Amino acid sequence: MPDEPAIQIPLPALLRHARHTYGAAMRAALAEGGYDDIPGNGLYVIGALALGEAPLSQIIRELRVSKQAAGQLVDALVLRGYLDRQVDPADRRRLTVTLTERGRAAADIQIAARMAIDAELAAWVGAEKIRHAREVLAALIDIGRSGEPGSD
Amino acid sequence: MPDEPAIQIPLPALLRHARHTYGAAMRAALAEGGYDDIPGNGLYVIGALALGEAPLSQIIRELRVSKQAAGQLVDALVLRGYLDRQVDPADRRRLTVTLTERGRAAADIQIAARMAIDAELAAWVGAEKIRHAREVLAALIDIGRSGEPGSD
DNA sequence: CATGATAGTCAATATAATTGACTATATGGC
DNA sequence: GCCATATAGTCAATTATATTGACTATCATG
Repeated sequence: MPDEPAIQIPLPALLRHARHTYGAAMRAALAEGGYDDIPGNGLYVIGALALGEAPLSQIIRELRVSKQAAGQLVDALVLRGYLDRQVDPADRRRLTVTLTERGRAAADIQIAARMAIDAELAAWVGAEKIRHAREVLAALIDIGRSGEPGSD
Repeated sequence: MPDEPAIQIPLPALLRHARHTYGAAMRAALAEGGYDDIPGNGLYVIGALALGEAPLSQIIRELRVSKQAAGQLVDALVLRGYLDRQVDPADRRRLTVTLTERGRAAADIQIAARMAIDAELAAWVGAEKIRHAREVLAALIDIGRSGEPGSD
């Protein structure tokens, strides 16, 4: 790999590879525990649901995929025992998605793997720079939102 | 009013969404110019080749996909007029991939879109924090490399 | 000049995402 | 209350992308 700091590697490429560090670590930890049947975006969904239940429609928007794709993804995760779906009694169009026990176990492993990376990272560069990085990432996300057709 | 979020959004999620800002902006700019037939990882390949030619094997390693997938991706990009392939005369197993004129034009648009985001970002958070963010991302990438089971 | 490693292809298959057409529920104007 | 419209999600078909396995060609080494 080019260890030349002379030119600046494009930020999108850095983001891509940085994200891979988390993805690979999480997948490895999950596979270790027997959770080796989680499809690509499944990590995102499980990670999001670890913070609490969510309506499918929210998952759709966060993933930025078609609702059909999100539906299929959730189908797969339900089929493999990670998620439950239940109709929201307040609005019976709406599906509320939650983690099963298996899903919770997978989420825990995933979170532990993430926190291990986080800790290693903090030891490497310090908490201050990580805060700055978070700020930069949040700004990027805002920039993306402002330039979107859905922001009206 | 300290607007610190009650919970910290996981870094991988931030990375995902931040990257999307670039991806969406680049795709929009390219589509505007008539370059609307670039497959998913094509942006990465074109962006990488904008810095100079590269052997296919390097693209394979950087993308972290199977060589077949990378081959198909390059196939598609050659077919659509973005890339040229030529056999390396020094090592005739090796394919050197370069941008065509159309590919160069697309790369220029893509880079302009990236730099527009970069500029907006810098105006928003300042150069200092961006340097810190780059440092953090580089550290994450290193962590990923060190935790890898050999280089495939 | 045999052996093994590297670079890439071909064919088949699997996985994932999209589009288009549809059902069911809810909301707001009148 | 009732109709029009919007929202939430499904079903089916297709396209796009990636993977695995088996193979060819070239190169490097002893």
